[in-house]
Amino acid sequence: MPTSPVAELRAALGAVAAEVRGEALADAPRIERPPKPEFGDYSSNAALLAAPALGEPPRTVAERIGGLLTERLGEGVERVEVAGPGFLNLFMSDAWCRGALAAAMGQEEAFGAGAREAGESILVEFVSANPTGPLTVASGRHAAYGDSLCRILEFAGHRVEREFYVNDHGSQVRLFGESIQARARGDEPPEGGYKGEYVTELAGRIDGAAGADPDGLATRGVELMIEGVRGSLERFGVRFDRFFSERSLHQCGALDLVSTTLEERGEVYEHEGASWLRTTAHGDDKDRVLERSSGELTYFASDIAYHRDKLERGYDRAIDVLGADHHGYVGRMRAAWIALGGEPDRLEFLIMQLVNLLEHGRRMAMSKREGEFVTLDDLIDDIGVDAARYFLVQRSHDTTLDLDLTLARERSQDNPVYYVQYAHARIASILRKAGEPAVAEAVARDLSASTEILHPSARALLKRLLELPEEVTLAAERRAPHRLTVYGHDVAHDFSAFYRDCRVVGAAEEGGDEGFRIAMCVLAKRVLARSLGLLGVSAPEEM
RNA sequence: GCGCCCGUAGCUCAGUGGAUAGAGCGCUGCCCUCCGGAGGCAGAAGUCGGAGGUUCGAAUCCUCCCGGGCGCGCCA
Repeated sequence: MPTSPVAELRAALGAVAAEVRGEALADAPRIERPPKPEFGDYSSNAALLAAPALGEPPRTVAERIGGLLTERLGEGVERVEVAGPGFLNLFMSDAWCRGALAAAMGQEEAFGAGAREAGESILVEFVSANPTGPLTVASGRHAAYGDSLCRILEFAGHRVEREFYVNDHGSQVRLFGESIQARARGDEPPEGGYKGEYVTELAGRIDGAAGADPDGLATRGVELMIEGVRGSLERFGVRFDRFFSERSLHQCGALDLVSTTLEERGEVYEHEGASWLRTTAHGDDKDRVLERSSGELTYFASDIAYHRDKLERGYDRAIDVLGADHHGYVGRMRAAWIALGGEPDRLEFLIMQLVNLLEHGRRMAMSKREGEFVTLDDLIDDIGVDAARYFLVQRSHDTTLDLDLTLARERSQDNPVYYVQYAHARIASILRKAGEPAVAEAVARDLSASTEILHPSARALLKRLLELPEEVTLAAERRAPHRLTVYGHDVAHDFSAFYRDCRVVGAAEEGGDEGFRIAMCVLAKRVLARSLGLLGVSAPEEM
């Protein structure tokens, strides 16, 4: 397993704290960046955690832990101070920093990656937009979020499959077919039908549409829409492993099977001519209809069949990324999952909040059926893939996102994504200037043997770069890709300070070790490229 | 009425138990003999929606209240 210098430090601290405590701490001690440079390179709450059980003042415990830690780390640590209520502040030596850089460099592209042995197999279902229109910006947020999450989970060591559920069955699809037919005949779409211009365009692309029946048109229309959706997603850098058709579930009898299974399990009852699933037995607030009194199956029934399929495929975990307007659906779906024999913890719902598009500070209406929407393609045309992806994952998924198009256009120069990309391009430029042989030599040599005295800016940058493994872990665990936009920005900022204070090419002129500084640049470049890559944003060599 | 999400600087938002709460944009003022100025530095700007509680310690956890968004169908 790739380990990191910070992880080793944490392990050492944990061992020492356990020794003082007499047994392992209930909570692993934290290693954090202290708020101020006077507090050292790292600080830990280990003594605060151990003190209550020992019945001793935290500062006394801290002194003992500090003493043992100093012994254990030897020349790695310059000094350990006890501060405040009992924090341990660690001041690392230059030797430790050099060793840490060497260790991180040695991991090459695997730096920051999680252990595959501990990984899970995870199915992530996201976007799953109705195939009755092009992808909107809201779907774009789902795509950007879901895909980044998958990239992060994969890098963190999990095996991930991306799946798009296609609602190609039911009344909406029929209505779609009727709308296409109407347009083909030069009529208005039926009441509640699809009025977007793309429907007319679609009608023109289907031969003999005016004379065709609505069901056939719906099938063909959905095919063409999915083709378009795939194209938009491809352009956006998002590729699915599978487009799962709802209709295929109906065709292979999966719905009958699931009904039978649930009946056999005693989860279903008849009431007023309909059949109901007793979801209240598994935490839902009311029971739900599976088969209407008309004999028609509900959408919910399809979804249960779909989730049964997921369950049987045997993933360790299934994640459903849903829109905010579907949150009411979580309770019943989880209940159905349990009714099918699934473990509740293995089905996870992530609710995406809405995207408000602002144009000139005004909120834009977005209704697919009325045809008033901005498509993902429009957005990409407008601000580009990189900016679009970055903007759409910049905020936590559970908060409403305001995206002001006017602002995104006008301020494209001040766009934070350019700031991070610029830092990457600038490093590439420095490395070009240094020359390939010098870079190759710096990467190959034993950096821990360098005599470089680290400038505070270099030290700050190095510590930031060493945070990557922890950031990846947290982003994966918390399903929080947006953390990496913050992290990438921090790296770019710290690199700027390093660049200002430490000459790389020609470092010898100011008494520095050029090779060591080149290695710092290489690691910074890798970390930036990794952070951007996990967000699906490009890391350009020049801009 | 019930459920889910949100409320942090003028604006958009980071920060899921630690020290004096941060960033971007906007605002004020500086810095190009220098490896890329798409940059850097400094400053102004906060009752972390409110009130209780838990804790050595709360923006963070619990309870209640207020404000905003989204749901609550034999629709999908």
